[in-house]
Amino acid sequence: MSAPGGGGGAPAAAAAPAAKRQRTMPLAGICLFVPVKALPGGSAVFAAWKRSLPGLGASLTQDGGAAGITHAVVPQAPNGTANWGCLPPALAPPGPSGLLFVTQHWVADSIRRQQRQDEGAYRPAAARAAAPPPKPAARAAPSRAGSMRKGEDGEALPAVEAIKAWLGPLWRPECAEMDLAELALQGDYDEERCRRIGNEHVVEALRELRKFEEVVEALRELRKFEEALNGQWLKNPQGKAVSNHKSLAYMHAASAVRTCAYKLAPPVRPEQLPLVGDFTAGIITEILETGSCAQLEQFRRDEPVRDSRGGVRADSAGAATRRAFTKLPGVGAKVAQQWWDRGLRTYEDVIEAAASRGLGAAGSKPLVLNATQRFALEHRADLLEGTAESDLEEMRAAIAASLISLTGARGWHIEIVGGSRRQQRPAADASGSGGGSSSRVPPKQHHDADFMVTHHSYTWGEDLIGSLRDELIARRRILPPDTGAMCMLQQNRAADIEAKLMDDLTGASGELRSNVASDRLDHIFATFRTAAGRLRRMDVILVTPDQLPYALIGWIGSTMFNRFLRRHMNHGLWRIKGGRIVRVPDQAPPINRRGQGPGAK
DNA sequence: CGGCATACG
DNA sequence: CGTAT
DNA sequence: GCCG
Repeated sequence: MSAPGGGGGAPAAAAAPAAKRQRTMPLAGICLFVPVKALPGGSAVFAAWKRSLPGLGASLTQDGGAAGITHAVVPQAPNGTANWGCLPPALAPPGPSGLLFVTQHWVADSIRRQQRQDEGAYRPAAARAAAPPPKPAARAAPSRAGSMRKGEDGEALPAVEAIKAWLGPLWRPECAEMDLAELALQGDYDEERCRRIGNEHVVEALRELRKFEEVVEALRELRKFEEALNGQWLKNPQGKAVSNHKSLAYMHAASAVRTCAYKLAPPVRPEQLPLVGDFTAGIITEILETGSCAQLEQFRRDEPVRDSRGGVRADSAGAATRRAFTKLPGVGAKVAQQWWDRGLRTYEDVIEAAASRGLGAAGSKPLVLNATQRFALEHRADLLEGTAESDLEEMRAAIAASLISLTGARGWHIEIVGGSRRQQRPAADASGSGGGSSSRVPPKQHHDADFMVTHHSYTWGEDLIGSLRDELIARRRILPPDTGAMCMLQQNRAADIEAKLMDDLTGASGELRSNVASDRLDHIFATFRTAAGRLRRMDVILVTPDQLPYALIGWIGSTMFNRFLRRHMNHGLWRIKGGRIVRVPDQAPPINRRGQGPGAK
C-alpha cells in the first residue's frame, strides 16, 4: 500500500487526526479577495461563499488593501476571458509575492468537492497564456506506471506525465497504478466544465462522428453477419453480442477530451490523451485547426466517406439522412438504410411513400411501416423535441398519485435520475447562470425523463410495476402499447435475482451464462401525455431501498460511465449482478473462453 | 490478435 | 433488430 | 480504432 501523496506520507492510522482536520478544514489559512461587483452572480454568490467558506477554514474580504490575502478571484466570462480590470492596484498582476490568481470556478469547485483544488488548473485566462498547458513531453523521470511510448523524435514519453496533465486537479498518486478502465472513472465529465476549459466543441464533433460511424458500421456488420450466419443476427461466433467498435473509439475519444483539464491546442499527439491513438489524434487536430474534419463534412453532406487509402467506404453514403431517420423510435440502421435505398430523404418523404402504398413507383414493393414507426412519424415533433425540466413535476405527480391509489401507502420516494439528473448543477456552483451575463443558455431538453421510485417502509408485491403501468394508462397519463407508442414493461422475478446472486456467491455457474438471466430492475418505458397534450418519453424504475444506491449509479451515469465501470469491474474481483456489487468468490484471475488466464499464450 | 458492457421486448 | 442506462 |  502506498501512502497517499500530495498531503502527507504518514500511515493512515497514525495520521487520522491530521487527515480529519485536512478533510474538515481543507482551505485553512486561505484569505480570498473577491471583487463582488465583477463577480457573475454578484452579491448572491458572495453571500453563498460567505456561508460555506469559513467552515472550510478560509476567510473572505472585499478590501483589496487587506493584509494577508492569499488568493484573488479574477472573474472569468463564459467565453473564457478574464476580467483583470476589477482588481485593485494593490493586487494587480503580478501582485504581492505568493498571491495566487484564480477564477470563480476554483472557489465553486473547492466548495463542491470540499477540497482545495489545484490553483494551477483554475488560472484566469491571461495568466494561463503566459504558462502554456502542460506538455507531456517533459523530461520527468520515467515512472514504473504506464507503458513507455515512442514520441515523434523517438524519445520515450512517460505516460504518467500525460495522465497527470489530463486529469489536472483530479490526479492522485494512486492513478499511476490504474488501468485505463479505472482511470477513465476518475474523470470529471461535466459538460460545463469542459466548455469553460474550451474543449467542448471538439467533444461535439467527435460525438457527431460517432453517430455517423454508428449508422455506417452497424449496417456493415449487420450485412456481414446476416451473410455469415444465414440470417442469425445478434451473436458473433463466440456467442457474444456484436457491437460497433469504430464508433466506440470515437466515444472513448470524446470522453478523453471531455475530462481533459487543459485547453487542447493543435497538434494533439496520441501520447497526450488516453484512449486516443494516431488516427483520432489526427481528427482532433483537424477539428482544432479548422473547426471540423473531412469525414464530418462528407457525413453532413450525405457524401460517401473515403478511407485512408482513398477508397470509398461501403455503405457510407447518406449517413446524415439515415442518422436523422434513426432518431425516430423504432427506426435503426437497417430500416434507415431501406428508406434511403428507396430514395426517401425526409420524414415527409417516408410518410408520403407509406400513404401511397401500392400506388407508388411500379416495380417497387410498397413501403410498409409498423405501428411504432407510424406513431413516431406522426408525433415526431413532440418526440424529437425531448423533455424539458418544466415537464418533470407533472410526471412526478402523476406517478405519485397512481402509486398512492394502488397501494394506499403514502411517502413514496420519487427521485429524478438519468440525463436530466446529470445536468443538475450543485447549489454551490454559481457558474454559467450569472446574473448580468448576456449569454443566456436555453433550458436543456432531454430525450426522456427518468424517475427512480422506492418506499422505505411499505413492501410491495412483484406485480406492482405492471399495476403501475396499467394505472397510468387508465388515468390516461401514459399511452397504451396498441397506439404504437413506446410502452414496455420489464418485470424481474425476485427469485431470479436471488438465484443469480447465489450462483455468484457459490461460484456455481462460474463465468458461464446461467439459464436465469435478470440483471435489470423493474422498469417502465413509456410515453407520457402532459396536461397540455404534448407527448414525452418517460421511464419509471422501481427499486427496493437496499437496491437504491446501486441503481442510482447505473441510472445517473452516462452510457460511457457505465461501460467503463462494467469494464473495470470485469477486470478485477468484482461483478455487478442483480443490482448489487458482489465479490467474485474464487480469487483466481478471470479466465478467457479458452480456459486460460491472463498472459497465457 | 482478442476484447471492447449489458440486458430486455 | 429494436430499446434502455 | 485503441489497448495490452
